[in-house]
Amino acid sequence: MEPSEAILSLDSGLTGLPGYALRRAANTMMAELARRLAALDLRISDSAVLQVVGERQDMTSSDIGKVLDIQRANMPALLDRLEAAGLVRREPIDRKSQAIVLTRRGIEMLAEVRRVLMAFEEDLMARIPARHRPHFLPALRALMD
Amino acid sequence: MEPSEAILSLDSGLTGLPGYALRRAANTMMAELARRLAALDLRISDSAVLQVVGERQDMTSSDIGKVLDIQRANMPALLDRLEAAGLVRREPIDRKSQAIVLTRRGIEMLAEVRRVLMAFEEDLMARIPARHRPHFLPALRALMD
DNA sequence: TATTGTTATACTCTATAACTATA
DNA sequence: TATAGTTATAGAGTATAACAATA
Repeated sequence: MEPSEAILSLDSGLTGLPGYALRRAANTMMAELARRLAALDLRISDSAVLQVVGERQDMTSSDIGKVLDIQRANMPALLDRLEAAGLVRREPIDRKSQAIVLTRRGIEMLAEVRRVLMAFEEDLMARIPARHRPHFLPALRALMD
Repeated sequence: MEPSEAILSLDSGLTGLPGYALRRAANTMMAELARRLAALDLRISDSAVLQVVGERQDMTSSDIGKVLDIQRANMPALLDRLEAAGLVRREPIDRKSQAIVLTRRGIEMLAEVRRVLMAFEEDLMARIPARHRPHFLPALRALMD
């Protein structure tokens, strides 16, 4: 059989479609972020929760879900793991609601997360040619809900 | 308890991060695309395979995976479903490889898929303010490997 | 020796329905 | 009556390891 070089263009009409490119770009970059966060034994969604809880210590599980666009029903498992890792604590507000607060280890971890996140965001933007850079975030924000 | 209005900003520092916005935008738009393709009883990955096979009828399963960045190991299940739906057929090339080709129903379905895809891509771009639009695809392509 | 197709398996994220208890 | 937290469950995409057969 022939050598595989140049037989396959590795490109396709799909690459010219913004929607398809959006999916591929997100997959590529999220795989990279996941790799970096794995060093902290965290998932991407974990890091998002930590960031949000770090900003506002009085948020309930439902609140966090609304901010991050995570279904209420998917929060318990997420929080259970963060709690098991000693990063957050559930504190009763009343007999119905509970605030999610960072533990001391959670605060320390958040500092690490921020370092990883900021480095990641910088590296991401660095890959985009300068002239396109200022337009990227505004375009994305127009698409997310 | 207080009314929930205005207590929760629904925004957060995360929204200012391109990486996070990329994830959210992709999730939002892919959910929308999935909804539209469900009308054809297809998944997003199905539609991508049909598009690629429609461009090049001599591709093997491995080739398709390379073009679409899908692991070789994930192709059989995908192709099994497309074959079960009567959309593609596996045709032996030699005793090791097989070409994935569209059936007549596959060709018809691809026409439908293209209509859905094009409408989706148009609607996506329409959501982005005009001045940011020309920069979107180039930025994404810089991120996808 | 490298590649093809495949099986098995697991992880992450997301989604829906439904239940209990409380505001 | 609406909301908070939860459980159970499922779907979709992705990933790795391993194997047999063939190029």
